[in-house]
Amino acid sequence: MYNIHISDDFDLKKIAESGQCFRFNECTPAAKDGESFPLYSVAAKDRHLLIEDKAEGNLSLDCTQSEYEEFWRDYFDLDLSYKDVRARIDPESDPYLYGASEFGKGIRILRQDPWEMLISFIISQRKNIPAIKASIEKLCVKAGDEIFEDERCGKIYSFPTPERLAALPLEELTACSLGYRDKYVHQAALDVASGAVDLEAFKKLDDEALMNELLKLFGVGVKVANCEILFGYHRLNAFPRDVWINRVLEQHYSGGFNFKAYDPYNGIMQQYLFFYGRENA
DNA sequence: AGGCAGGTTCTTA
DNA sequence: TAAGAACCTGCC
Repeated sequence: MYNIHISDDFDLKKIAESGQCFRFNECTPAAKDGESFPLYSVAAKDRHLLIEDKAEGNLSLDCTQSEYEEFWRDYFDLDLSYKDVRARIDPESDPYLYGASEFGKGIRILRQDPWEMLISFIISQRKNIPAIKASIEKLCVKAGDEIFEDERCGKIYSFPTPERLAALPLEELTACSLGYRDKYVHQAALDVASGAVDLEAFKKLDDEALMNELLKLFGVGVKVANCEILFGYHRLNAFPRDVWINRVLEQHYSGGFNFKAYDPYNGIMQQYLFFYGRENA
């Protein structure tokens, strides 16, 4: 058990619902204790963390201080002040974004694993968030290892490695409700497991080259590639355009969104716009 | 019961 | 090169 205090923007509920992560959930409170604090379960690759949100930035983590320093601090991107990034938004020149950022205050862009994000966003196409989560959970149960168990959040499995996923026959993937995306996931797993695609080496590429490499993957188009760049490679200027963002841009930015003003953090602005647009639909 | 959901690929002009 | 159709599945 390790307690921390965070003074920067940090809202677990909003992060969990922001659509960037699919194995980050609020635990259903145990029937008995009614007065306990909200509890969140976070699974990332082969790690798991329980977080008790004691309000006012006080958090209780079920890990050691060294695990926090070595992994979770970075995972939550705590070296960047999102408050400072928000301060760039001028309410006068962009009142809509300002409103969205006030509404989404507390969202952060997690530093997630490129492999897990690639598969997650390939699956995400034409699916809603509950359906994405259900498919990923089935994949983890089928090809991951049990890494944690607790009565409050159930059994938690690691995300399948490329090798384990590549070893699954197509029918096993289909059984995870992947639909027509089953062959995309299968091919991506084969590509990465074989070494034909080296996601680790992609970190050295510049944004444009990274995009080009990702677009070569079967089942990866511009939108999924941008999600991978933003969430898997943590390049905060990437700006994925999905139906929600397009709606917002059409309705509120006919004159064009001012990307220059927010460089290199346009991806964070995208998160505010997405969260705001979706919650108010 | 038909339409649609955080797109992409395949097919046609 | 650029529209339009097809695609799995689950949930209105």
